[in-house]
Formats: sequence, structure tokens, C-alpha cells
Amino acid sequence: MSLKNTILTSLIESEKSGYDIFRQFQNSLNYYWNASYQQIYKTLDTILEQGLVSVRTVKQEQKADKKLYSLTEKGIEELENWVHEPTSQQKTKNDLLVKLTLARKFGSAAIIKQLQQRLSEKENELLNYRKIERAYFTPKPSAETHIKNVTYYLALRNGITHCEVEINWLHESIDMLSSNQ
Amino acid sequence: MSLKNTILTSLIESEKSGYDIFRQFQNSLNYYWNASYQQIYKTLDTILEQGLVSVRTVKQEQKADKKLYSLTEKGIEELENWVHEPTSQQKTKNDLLVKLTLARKFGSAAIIKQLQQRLSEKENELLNYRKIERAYFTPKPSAETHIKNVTYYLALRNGITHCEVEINWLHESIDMLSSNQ
DNA sequence: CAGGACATGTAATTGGTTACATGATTGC
DNA sequence: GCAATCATGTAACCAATTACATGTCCTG
Repeated sequence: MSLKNTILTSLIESEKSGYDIFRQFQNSLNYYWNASYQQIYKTLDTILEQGLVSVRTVKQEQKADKKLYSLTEKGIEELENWVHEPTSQQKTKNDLLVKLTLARKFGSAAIIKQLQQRLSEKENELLNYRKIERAYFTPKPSAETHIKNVTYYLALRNGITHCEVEINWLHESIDMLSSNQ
Repeated sequence: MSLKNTILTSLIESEKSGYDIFRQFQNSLNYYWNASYQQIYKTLDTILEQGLVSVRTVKQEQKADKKLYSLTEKGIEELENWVHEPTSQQKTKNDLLVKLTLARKFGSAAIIKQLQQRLSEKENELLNYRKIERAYFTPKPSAETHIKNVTYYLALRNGITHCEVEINWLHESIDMLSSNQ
């Protein structure tokens, strides 16, 4: 379960509530991790039982109580071990490519529509990444930049470059299918 | 469950055994889908109950019996409906990017090792794709090419281009982390 | 006054992995 | 003789989604 380790990693920065972690996943982090809030709350329960995090409850006026989680020594050890373990790739599951092969059975009109939909999603995604890039990484980090910013920059670059090739591929595919109808 | 639809799609070509489908996933298909054989056998049971496929058992000399599955009318309808449904993106879960952010906590030596490991995996993957490209898609398909080959070619191109940017990103990341130690 | 952000959860179901289980053939 | 390929499955467990459930504050 790597959601566990992703949550622990997020808690290195500061103590956080389940909702804080959820928002972080939804915003800047969404090019490298994704989880629903139900999953996050459940996992927090589990790692609390395992002693990897501790919790303190903060009473808030006019808002529901907040449970702030922070890393324990055991949690830090867990993370350090995990860094050294082999890292397996996420298994590809690309519905769009499967549907693409169905074009010859059911015609390409429907699949072209799906590709165009995905194209507009990806274009939006890229705009967001570019916004983050401009705001936090101009000028581009160099060898002298603090390592924290370097790793964030590299993660963002990963999101950007994959997004770009996907957009190119979508254009190419839409063109080819359109001229082949 | 899109594994269901992926299996149905695979059965459009011809009737297949669970093992045939598994091999197809392992080989050429692995740039767009991935599943274990346990999952495939289980799903085949489910879609047989749902009437989306039919089965016939083939006795084989000197080998275990084979169960060959083929699409039913209902299965084809199911697929046609699925093509028109909105297609959601696979949720990103990138362990390597999470580990990358841990470099500032635990040092970059361990993470550089992980990046190099991934690099060699990706380089192998790319060589395989190139082999398929040379064998089946020279010269490159054009507007006149049969649609079947066009869709297969596009799926392969998707695998190749993503593999390439990942390799570039890995080089860039290893360089940047190394000079920042 | 409606919708979105904040804030936390439970329950049921489905999807996926890991371990267990068997047995023949073919090629090195 | 050992590993890989062919061929099929069960059982236990872990991961993830969907639906249900509640309540406040703030902004337009």
C-alpha cells in the first residue's frame, strides 16, 4: 500500500488533517498521486493504529473539530525503509486505447468524440501546470537551487512533458482517424 | 469495471482462452492494459454468467483442456454502449515521484539508484516497442492504410512517445540530483 | 437561498494482489 | 534435471469506488 507512504511523505512538511491531505492531492499533487477522501480517512486510521502517526484534536469555533496528524519516529523509519525498496511501475490501464481499437467495429465517429474530449481535458491540465511553473519556477532551478525546489520542479516537469506528448498524440490520432473514415 | 470491456474487445478478433488473453496482455498489449491471470479467469466467469460471452471446451491431447470464449450478441451490444460512455483517465499513482520528494529528507543517493533502475527498465521497454514498430509498421501507415492497422499503430505510438519522454525526464532528473548533492 | 468550501466519517460492493494448488510438455 | 510455456483455478487479503450521512460558514 503506497497510499500509506504518500500520506506519510506529505506529513513530513507539517502536521495535517485528512482534509488538508485531500486538498493537496487535488491541487498541486495531482500529477503524481490521487486518492478519494474516504480512502485517506481510512488509511489515517490504519497508520494511527500502527503507530506511524500521532493525532491531536483541535476544537474550532463554528467549524467541525479538526484532527491533526503528525509523523512519529516509527513513521519516519518506515519511510526511510520504503525509499530503499524497489519501486514498481503503475500498471497501465488505458480505456481510451481500448476504445480506439473498437473504431473498426463500430466506426470512428464515437471514438473521435472521445479523443476530442480528452484533448480538452489535457489542454486544461497543461495550462494549470504552466501556471504553477510560472509562479514558482521562474527562472528554472539550477544546480545551486535548494534541493526541495529541485525535486518539486522535477515532479512538475514530469507532469508537463507527459501532458504535452499526450496532446500531440491526440492531435495526430484525431487527424488520422478523420482522414480514414 | 473496464477489464470486462477490455476482455470483450480482445474477443472481437477471435475466440480465445483465458490464457490467450493473458498472453496478449503481456505481449503487444502491455502498453495499454495489464491484468493478472487470476483476474482474467475471474472476470471471464463473471461475464459468462452475465451472458456477454459463451464458452466451449476443447479437449487437447497431452495438455489440459482449453476453454474457448467468444462474444455473444449481448456482449457486442455491451461494447457498443461502452464506446459512447465518457472515458475517465487513469488516476496517477507515481511512487517514484513521491520518493523523489523524500530526497531532501534522506539524501539523494538512494533515489538516484531508483531512477537509474527505472531508466534501464524504460530503455528495454522502448527497444521492444521499436521492434514491433519495425516489424509491423514500416512504412508508417497513411490515410489509405486499413483502419485496423491505423488504430494498432496509434496505440503503439502512444506507448513509444510516453516512454521516450520518461527516459528524457529520468536523464534530466539524475543529472540534476547528482550535481546537487 | 443556493452552491461551494470546510470537516468527518460508515457501509456495501467491486477490483486487484498474493499466496496456494496442480500437472503436462518442450527446450537447454 | 531445471526452467519456461501451456493451462486452469481457489482463498485470503488488501485497495478503491460508490452511496449514504451530517453539519457549518461564506460568497454571490
